[in-house]
Amino acid sequence: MSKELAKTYDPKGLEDRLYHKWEEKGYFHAEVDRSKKPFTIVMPPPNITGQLHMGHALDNTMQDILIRYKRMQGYNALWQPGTDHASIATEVKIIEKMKEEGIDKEDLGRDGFLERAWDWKREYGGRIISQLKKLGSSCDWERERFTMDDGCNAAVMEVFCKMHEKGWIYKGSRIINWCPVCNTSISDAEVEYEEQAGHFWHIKYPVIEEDGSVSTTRFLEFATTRPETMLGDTAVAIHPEDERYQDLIGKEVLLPIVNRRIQVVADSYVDREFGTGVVKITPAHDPNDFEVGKRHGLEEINIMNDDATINANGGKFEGMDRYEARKAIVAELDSMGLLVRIEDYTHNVGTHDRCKTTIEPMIKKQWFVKMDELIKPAVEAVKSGDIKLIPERMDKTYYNWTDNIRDWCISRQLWWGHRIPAYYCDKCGEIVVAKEAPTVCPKCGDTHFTQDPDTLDTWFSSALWPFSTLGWPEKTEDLDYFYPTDVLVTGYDIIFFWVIRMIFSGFEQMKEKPFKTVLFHGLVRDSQGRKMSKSLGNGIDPLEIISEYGADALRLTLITGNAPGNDMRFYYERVEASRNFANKVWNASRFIMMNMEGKEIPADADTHLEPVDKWVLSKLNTLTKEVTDNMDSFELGIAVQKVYDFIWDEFCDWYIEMVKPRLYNSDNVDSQNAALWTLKTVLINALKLLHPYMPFITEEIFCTLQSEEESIMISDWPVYADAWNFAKEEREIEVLKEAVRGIRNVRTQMNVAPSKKAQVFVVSEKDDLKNIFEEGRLFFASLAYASEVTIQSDKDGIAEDAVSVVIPNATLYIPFAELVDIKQEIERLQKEEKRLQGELARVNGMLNNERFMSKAPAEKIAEEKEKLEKYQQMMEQVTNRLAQLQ
RNA sequence: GGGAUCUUAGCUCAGCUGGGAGAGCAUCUGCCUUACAAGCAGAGGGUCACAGGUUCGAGCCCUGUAGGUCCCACCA
Repeated sequence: MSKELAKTYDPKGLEDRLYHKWEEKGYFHAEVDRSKKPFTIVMPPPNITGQLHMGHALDNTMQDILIRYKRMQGYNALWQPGTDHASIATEVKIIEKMKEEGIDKEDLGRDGFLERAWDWKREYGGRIISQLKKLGSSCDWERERFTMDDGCNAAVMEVFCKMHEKGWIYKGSRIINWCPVCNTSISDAEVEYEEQAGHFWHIKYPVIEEDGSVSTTRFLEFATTRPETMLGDTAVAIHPEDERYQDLIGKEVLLPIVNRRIQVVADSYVDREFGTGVVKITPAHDPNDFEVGKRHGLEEINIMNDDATINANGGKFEGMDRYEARKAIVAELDSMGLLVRIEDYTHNVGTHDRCKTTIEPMIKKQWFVKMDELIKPAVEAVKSGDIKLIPERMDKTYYNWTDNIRDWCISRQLWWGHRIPAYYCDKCGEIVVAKEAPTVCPKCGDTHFTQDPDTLDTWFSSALWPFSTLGWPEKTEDLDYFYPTDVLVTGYDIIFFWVIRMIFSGFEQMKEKPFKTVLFHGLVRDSQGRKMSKSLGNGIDPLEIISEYGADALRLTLITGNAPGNDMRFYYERVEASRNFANKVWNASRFIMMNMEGKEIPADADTHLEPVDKWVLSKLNTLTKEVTDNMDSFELGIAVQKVYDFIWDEFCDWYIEMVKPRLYNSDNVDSQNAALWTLKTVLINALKLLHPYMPFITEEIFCTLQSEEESIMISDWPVYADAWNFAKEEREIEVLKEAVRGIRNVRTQMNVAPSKKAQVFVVSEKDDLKNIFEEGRLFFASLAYASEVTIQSDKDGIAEDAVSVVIPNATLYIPFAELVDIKQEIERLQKEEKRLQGELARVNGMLNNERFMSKAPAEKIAEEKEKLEKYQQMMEQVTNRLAQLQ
């Protein structure tokens, strides 16, 4: 690139060019290197059906920041990428697409369907990867993995077989969540409760008398939200200590319509206070009833088909949809006089998180993972701090889940996914679980087997992601070196789905945690705080933002002002602000390069540093330390805010303005070189600190600035240097800044045009203070719009009506040619007097408080004493000046 | 029902272990000062939800109240 930089920063073209360069140079690639410490992040694998959205953008920006930071610090940084097969999400999409072509799943058969699925993967699986690249993600693409590739598949088979052998994976008949639309079981985590307006149907069942006849006077009344399930009722329950129904325990009631006699059982599950204190029990279609049924040995009558229509057990209602049946049953009960009343009732209904269909609890034979033992080390790891969750409050959410964990239903009636390695002997039905299909039945010797048709929950394979991607179950060097990984960055919304499952899987398979820290982020919402969603159409496409404002601007926007685990709102105004900052950096760099043009900075330039140079170096030094500390504690938003403030305020608005006179004056070459050296040094270091956040612009400038360096991304992260700690100069320059601010302030108040220069007198009795102004005379004059700066010990030769500005130990006088309104000047000084009075009252209040003096730390007391002195001194000057004028 | 979290400038949000309230945007004033008008200089604006408490000192810690958001549970 030529030294001629465009006047405004234009990320177009530049970003792709730099990204290709990084990829070609292999900077993203990490190999085992025992001479370096590893730093590893595994990327949460995006779904192959996915398109980059703001959540991905935030997630990956955070990971990229951490990985770039650590890489610059000299770690062997590996960011392991890949994609997820996303069984149900993908299968649903493929079916939808097939529907458009008028084909359905069964037409194709399993193999035909899978062929299509793999085609889909090949066609769309890479899309999200190329989108991640647009963001600047420095992942090791040579290591890209897929949850259904051979290695991951081997890992899944290994875990399934091992755990089955151990007895921790079992097949059992249990009540599970069934989605009648997707036609599959789902896990508890996939059920989303939704508040719905429904009804409470109050119904009564007649009691069976001693003699076996149906009572016409005695009924048990109860209420239900799902009358249709009565077809499967096998009991009615009451609380064991409920006086109202004591005599009925063990008796029977008549289940109307079905005309089945069912018993009255006593179970403490029933809440006496709620409703009539009577509950109908449908063990086959309600998880609580299922438990009650188990306790009392009740019959389980499944009344529904997989599509939630009533089956043969429903008698005349067979074939009806569950909602049609509900209507019909209510009508019939009504006609029988058994419907007491209907009440409006809002309640929570479990729905499938994918398709929002109301789930139907059903008893089915499914595969489960036994959780009680598995979860123990996962709980312990967080309790002991072996794994740290950020923010800390996520611990509670975590325990909330682990404390109430139930066995994990892992079988899905889907085709796209890892097929369960269980084989059934065609002859005797014996189950053989093995990685390879068995040849001979161990029980009957038959040689014909049928594999279980089900596949595994998609999270089963992602739970293994931190080690399966590093080669497990093989014992690889990668695994030995990079595992456990360092940080997992993800949204708090998948803590149950994924984070916990990775943790217990890591401990079980690797005997070691999968990562040391989990850094959670929140959701990116729209400007009104709503979740971005397809149905609302309020989603903002990160790729559009990138093409309009640049990836750096997007990244900065997503990180600034955001704390871990907190949701954020996305505003175009904020992207513009970020873009403006990029432009600021660009122009400051352009200015520096213009001034370096044709000049050779001598190697010893830094031996001629002036106080301002030391001041800015010292500021940079502090910044370096703070930013590093913040990043180490994952406070990315705070860190980048500090870099932003330093670059814009201190460096651009102050330092660059301060050195301009030196740059434009070639008489003092040493001074000029010292300024150039400082400008360049500070810029380079600031760019480095900014690089993890804004990789493209920093790279472009870095490389232009010093053509021999090949990339900022492999340069060294700045470190705090004692040699750059200039406390004295920092204090001195702050004095000058305060003086400049004071003068600018009065000039604005008095409406003096900036073009109109005026003489400035600095009056002080302190030599060191006069010296500060002497040394900074050149830039002070320029910043304070002074035609001339005169430094003296007394007021000799200063016009009576000069405007004055008080700073500690000095008063500045600006005589304007025009008549100054003395009254206005007095008012201004009185205002200052009042302010100082307030300050003095506060400081004195503290220092005169005995308890403060005895209990506050000495440091704090000294600090306040220093302030007292300063304010007293300033007050004295203000009083004197007022006395003169009045 | 249990839990988490928020309530800070007009808006959106930072504010680390308690030690004089910050940013961006918006508003007002003045500037095209040869890096940048996507800019520069200045200004206004907040009893940090409310009520108590701990403390020399509270936006920050504790208790309670009100309102919002979210997660979990699911009383049928």
